[in-house]
Amino acid sequence: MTVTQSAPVTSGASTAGRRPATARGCHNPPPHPRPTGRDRYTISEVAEHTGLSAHTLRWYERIGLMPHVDRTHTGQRRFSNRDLDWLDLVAKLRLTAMPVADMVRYAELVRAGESTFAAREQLLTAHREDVRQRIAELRGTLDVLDYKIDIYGDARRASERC
Amino acid sequence: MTVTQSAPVTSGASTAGRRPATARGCHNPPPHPRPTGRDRYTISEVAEHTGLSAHTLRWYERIGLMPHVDRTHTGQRRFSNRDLDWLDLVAKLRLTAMPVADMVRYAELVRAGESTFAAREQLLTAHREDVRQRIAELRGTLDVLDYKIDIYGDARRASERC
DNA sequence: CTCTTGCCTGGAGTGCACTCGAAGTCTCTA
DNA sequence: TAGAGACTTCGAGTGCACTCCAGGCAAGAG
Repeated sequence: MTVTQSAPVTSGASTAGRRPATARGCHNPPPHPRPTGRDRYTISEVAEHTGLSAHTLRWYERIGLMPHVDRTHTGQRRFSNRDLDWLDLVAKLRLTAMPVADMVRYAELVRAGESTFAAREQLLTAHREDVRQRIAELRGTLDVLDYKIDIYGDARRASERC
Repeated sequence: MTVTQSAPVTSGASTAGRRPATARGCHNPPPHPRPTGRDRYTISEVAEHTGLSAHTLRWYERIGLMPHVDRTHTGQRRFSNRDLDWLDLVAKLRLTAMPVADMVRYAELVRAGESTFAAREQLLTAHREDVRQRIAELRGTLDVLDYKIDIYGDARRASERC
């Protein structure tokens, strides 16, 4: 299993969003205070760190969305910093509603080594186009929302006046 | 009890899956060449017009996402231009991955009359915030994609040179 | 040694947003 | 008047992305 890790995701901020139970508050806590000097994390540590459940992390591995995670001699998972980097990328892609199947495809390409650079580039480029278009759509909807909110606001203010 | 995930993810995928005909091309054709001078459309006309299936249109009505659609004396639906307007709005909101339940709530408010203006404004304002945040997230991901695509592009060009 | 905690697996269940099927009715054209 | 095709309802099925459960193993605390 070669080390052909995908390009590193060093841009280390703002993975925080969208977790179910926690972090419904307004302030953004530090996204991932990854303890320095460590390289082996239990599944629950990773769960806490990423906001994914342990179930989901196992499921990711099962469907091929995670590279092989290291194990202890008793079979427990020990995630590396590299694994966390990968999960950060997955989180980003998930935010863009990339289908899991596509992410799995990308993961396969990464596992397959350097010969797939072109294919990976192509996959990401196509997805980037999708994201751009999505942003445009969202902007369009924003206009509609602005318009309607204005109308309701006007009506409310008018009724407050009389 | 299902507010667990704020779910930007799922419906985006299904949205991408459907909508094959429209908006997949590069130019935006006039969104709905609604024939002028008419105000009664069969379900299949509306299906064609909106890109939704007839099944979905009936389902919308069943769950309260459509106002009462007019019927012929034999019980067949005849959609009005007003209905089409409503469906256009629903389509916009759907693009933003607003949960159907929220849209139904909005539809109920609309049905309830003018007394709900404030509530509607509030609902839309909250959703607008969501959309803005989503756009920001997408931008963040776009940066990551740019970064990675650059790396792959560099690698490819380098290997082409030697 | 027992208890608790954390982790393991495979498989079943959940929620959402459709999507389809069956069986029957109605409308339109020839 | 016959046949094609569009429409009706209700209920079941589908695909996705988790989410949970049962049953079991391993290690540390008391």
